Amino acid sequence: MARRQIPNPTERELSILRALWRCGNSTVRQVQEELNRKEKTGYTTVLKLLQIMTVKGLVIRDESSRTHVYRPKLGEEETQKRLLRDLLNRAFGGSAQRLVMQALSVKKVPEEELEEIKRMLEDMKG
Amino acid sequence: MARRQIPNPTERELSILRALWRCGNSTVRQVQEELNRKEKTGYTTVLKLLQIMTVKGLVIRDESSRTHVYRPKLGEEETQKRLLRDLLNRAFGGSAQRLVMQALSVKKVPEEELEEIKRMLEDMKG
DNA sequence: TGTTAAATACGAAACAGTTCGTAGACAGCA
DNA sequence: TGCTGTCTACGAACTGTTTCGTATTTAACA
Repeated sequence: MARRQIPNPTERELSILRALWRCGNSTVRQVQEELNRKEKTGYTTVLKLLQIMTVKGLVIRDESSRTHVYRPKLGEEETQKRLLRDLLNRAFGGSAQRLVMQALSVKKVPEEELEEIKRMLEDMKG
Repeated sequence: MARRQIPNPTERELSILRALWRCGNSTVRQVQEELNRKEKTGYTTVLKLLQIMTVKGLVIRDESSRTHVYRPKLGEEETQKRLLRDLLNRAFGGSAQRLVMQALSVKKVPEEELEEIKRMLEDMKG
């Protein structure tokens, strides 16, 4: 079923998407093996999830060979932005400034990365 | 029931917490009226949610008068940080830099706020 | 061609989140 | 005291997520 609006991925769906972004387009078995590095998940569980994700439009299924190959519909960055936008509205009243400042205080960011962020801020002024 | 670990709030729970942060400690009715500014929610729905949140340790209930008064267990900033930490791990592989840079590109941030972020970056170098 | 290994499809169970109806408690007042 | 309005408690329905067992399909090969 085609869908105008792609919903945000759930917890498990996101972990599958991350496997696909990391490893590239994959079969059910490849995804399962990748997930199993962190946490055991049954084969048919992964299959079912991917079937649901196909219906939701989160992934696209290539059925040209018997063993289907899945690829993410959206890229990692686009998905990250959607999740951020969602959190921004749900928890920060839409203030990106507050979100950014909290994020910076949550985890130590290496010096060099701080510089990169600063450069980005400079660019945005232009 | 006491709980060592306070779970992250769900969607609806977060909207209730936001009402409490905004309006201060409140009764069920007060929370309901605040929520109804945006979206109709039945009285007993809000009551049930607050009861569940009490068990989870998300709010603390003052039962000294017949009409109970609820207050958030954690402050807004602490909760925001927890949600950010969670998203950081689930979607950004722990890279705060990537999260911050995506956040900045998601929404236009006013000039003055960009300056404030820059000042924070400067401070962090010290 | 018949067997086997591996794949997909499907249904159902278990669980969590959300919503609301109904019942019962209680304070205030006629 | 008995009525009324407001409160809390509780159970149940409904939805969505996650998991997995079982059935079915199919390609390959002995």
